[in-house]
Amino acid sequence: MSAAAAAQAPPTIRREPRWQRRKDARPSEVLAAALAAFTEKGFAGARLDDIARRAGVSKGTLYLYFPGKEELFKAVVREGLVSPLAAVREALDSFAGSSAELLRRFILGWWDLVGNTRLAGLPKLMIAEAANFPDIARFYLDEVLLPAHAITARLVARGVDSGEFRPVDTDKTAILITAPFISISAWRHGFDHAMQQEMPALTDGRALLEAHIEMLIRGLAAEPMEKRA
Amino acid sequence: MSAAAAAQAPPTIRREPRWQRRKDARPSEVLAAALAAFTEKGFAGARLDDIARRAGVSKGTLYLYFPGKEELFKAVVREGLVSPLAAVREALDSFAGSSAELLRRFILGWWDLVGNTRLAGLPKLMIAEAANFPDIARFYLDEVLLPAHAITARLVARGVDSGEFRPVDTDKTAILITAPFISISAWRHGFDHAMQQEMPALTDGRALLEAHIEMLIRGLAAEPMEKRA
Amino acid sequence: MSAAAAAQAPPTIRREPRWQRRKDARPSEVLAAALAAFTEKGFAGARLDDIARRAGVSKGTLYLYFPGKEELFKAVVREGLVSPLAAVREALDSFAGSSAELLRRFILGWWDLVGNTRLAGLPKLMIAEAANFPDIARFYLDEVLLPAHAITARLVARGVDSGEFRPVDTDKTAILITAPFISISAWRHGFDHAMQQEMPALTDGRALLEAHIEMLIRGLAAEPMEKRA
Amino acid sequence: MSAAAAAQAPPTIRREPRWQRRKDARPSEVLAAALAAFTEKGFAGARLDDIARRAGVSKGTLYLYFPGKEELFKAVVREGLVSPLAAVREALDSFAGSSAELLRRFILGWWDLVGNTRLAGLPKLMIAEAANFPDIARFYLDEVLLPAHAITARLVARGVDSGEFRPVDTDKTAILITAPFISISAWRHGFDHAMQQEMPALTDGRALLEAHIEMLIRGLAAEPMEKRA
DNA sequence: TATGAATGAGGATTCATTCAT
DNA sequence: GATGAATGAATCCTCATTCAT
Repeated sequence: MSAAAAAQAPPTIRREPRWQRRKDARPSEVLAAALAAFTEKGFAGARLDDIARRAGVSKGTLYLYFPGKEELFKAVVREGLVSPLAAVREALDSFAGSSAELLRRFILGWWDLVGNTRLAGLPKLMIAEAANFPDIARFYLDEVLLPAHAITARLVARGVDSGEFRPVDTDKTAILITAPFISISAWRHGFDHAMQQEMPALTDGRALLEAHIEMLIRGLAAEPMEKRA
Repeated sequence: MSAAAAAQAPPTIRREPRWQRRKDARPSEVLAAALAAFTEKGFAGARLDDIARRAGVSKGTLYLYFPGKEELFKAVVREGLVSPLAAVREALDSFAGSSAELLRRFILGWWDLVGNTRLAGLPKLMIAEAANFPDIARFYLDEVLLPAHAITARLVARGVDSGEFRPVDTDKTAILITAPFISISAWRHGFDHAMQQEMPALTDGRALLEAHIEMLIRGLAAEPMEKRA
Repeated sequence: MSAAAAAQAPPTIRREPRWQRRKDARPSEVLAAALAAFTEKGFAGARLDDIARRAGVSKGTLYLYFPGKEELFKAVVREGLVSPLAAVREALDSFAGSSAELLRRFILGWWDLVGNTRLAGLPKLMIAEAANFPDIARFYLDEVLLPAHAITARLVARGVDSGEFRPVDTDKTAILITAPFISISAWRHGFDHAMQQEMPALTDGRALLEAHIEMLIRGLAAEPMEKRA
Repeated sequence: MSAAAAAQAPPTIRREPRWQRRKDARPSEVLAAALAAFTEKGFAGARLDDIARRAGVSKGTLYLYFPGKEELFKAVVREGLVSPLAAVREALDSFAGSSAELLRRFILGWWDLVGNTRLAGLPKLMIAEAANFPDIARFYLDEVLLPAHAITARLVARGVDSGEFRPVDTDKTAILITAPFISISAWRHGFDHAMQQEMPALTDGRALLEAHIEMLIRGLAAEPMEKRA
């Protein structure tokens, strides 16, 4: 029938207006919708139906862009983590002030760029699904975790080398520095509303991080060492 | 009662031998299986079928012990975290030494009781599923998170009151104290194998926590205050 | 433990007190419980668990008395229909008054003996399940429906023969006489509460039957015939 | 239609041909299958699997059309009884003849539209399941029973007002008028085959209803009143 | 004889995936 | 390329039935 119609038909003008940029624009809308859905509901909980609706496309269209739910998930993580990491690294390398001040900027920078953003949902997502998606976990580890860790460790080493910080294990310290990032990311997604009233300390992420900075600077200070040691 | 009756009786029909442990032992096998399944697959991903098979019982039997999946999960949390928490609280209350030592015991105690255990998968689980299951999130918040936070905050207050710690915000500090617990729990489940080689600092949880303790004690020390303030 | 207790114990007296009459008494309790459950919930909706609890026995015991749910159901219907039919038949046969009065007694008698009783649940039950239980339907038809119909038809015939009623088809008339019995039985079980307010006419079964009698007597009256015909 | 359109049109992309009937035709096949299954097996006993197979669709497709079993059932009732009811109401309102004739048409109309149809299984169904599904019972009461009763009562009131019927209670009379509907619906489903031979009077529903009409008209006639009263 | 813990088949429902248009 | 109707495998849960004690 449609074959017949097509046969008799002069070349119809297919409604392209929207199409030209489809290949680029649509997938990115889908990815945005998927990021939202996955961070809100988790991998299993997110329904392709919802993602399609949010992205303004049909469910079938999803399969034009991605082979399936898993691949879509991986794409979301990959895409979402074209991270500000590089920028951060450069900013840190060119900084000339004290290491304490650098530490402060680093931590508050994370807050402004990630922690206080929708992006903070990604760590939660990775924590939740890493075991189920070894290859994406691998990717996340290589592209995000390890680089971020390296930057932080370098920051610590800088302070130690300059004598500003006491001699600490850079790896362990780096982990301790970023630990609250994870707590904050994790709790703020899922417990947010419930916690508003009952654990207000956690809701104000920035103030919490200020306290964290204070603790770190005191904990890392080189001078008191003489007295204690 | 029936035992007494049985005592005077001719050829008794006893049917308790097996029941006595059924009510206790079998459910605990189910709980163990459920803990494993939930931490491996997440709440939604864990299949009751699997849990039953792992526990060596039939699917229907699960429903003899627990009204449903959610209650089973709650039972796992209760058994795994709520009970230990009470024990911890008592141990802390009766401690007579310095607050620094108390802090050390608290942190390392967590490691021994939870962090180094399968139980460490539960926080990860909650992070992942809290948004999807508000009931469970509420339960976890009320039964685990808030009590644990209260204990930690009390510990901080103890140190501040005795003059051993500088005057800090107890809530924020409590959160900073437990932040690495969450990081450790989160990363060790899902990134474990991948991290073995590349971030060894995190794999040795106990050593990491020792560094954490060191940082905290320095960060909380009262004396340097005089100089700074 | 209990094994040890048993070991030391002299021969216990087994609690027989209730047992001697079990074979008779218990099944009847089960039947009563089952009647209630089936009429309330229907065959599929009634749970053996409930029936056992109501009867004060264990679920397993049910299987000592009846081979299964179906057989229990059949037994309930059979048992419940050791009906007052025979008594009714005799009462009608020995009645000496007018057929109109006899009709009145018959209808109101049904109300007192069945319609206003738990027994009224059985017709509903049969209506619901007759298709699923052909053999019990057969039994119900033979033991209840047909005999009841015969009695009613005989009553009509008596009136026609005496000239008190106009010459009607006794079978059809008998059915019309008993039709409201079924309506009442059916509606009062399941719509009772909902109807209390909105269809009060049906709730007062006796008043409704009085109106029915009035209609029947007028509809069957022999005299007006001459004028109309 | 779409063929014609296609003929004159430049090669349109039509995708209605199939949709047009999908939304209407497919669900109606499902409704037919569901009516059959429900009346045969009861609400609880009907399996969605069967309904789907009978309708020639997959189980999942059922959920495209109806949110679940209960809604499917309600749709069956709506389609089968609610719509016809409206038609009946209109027909009665515009009738100009005698109330006796109107009564006759009403009763025989029920026979043609419902009683002699598969639809007659629905009342039986409701009787059976009302107690288990209060939602559905409520729905049936509101959408079918009460409206049908109101129509019947209005019909009686019409006759009383015109002086054609004696002054009777319209509610009770309405119930008596419809009582045989229920008997017939109930018995014909489940006892049908058994009754063929032994209670032929009931099998010929139309003849039975003729007798019912005769009884009603005599029972309601106004004239004889003078003599009796 | 009586028990009730254990079983597992069966059914409603969800949702990722496919495919005709 | 885009659609969304259709599919059916997968999963939670129920409950009649069994059986060791």
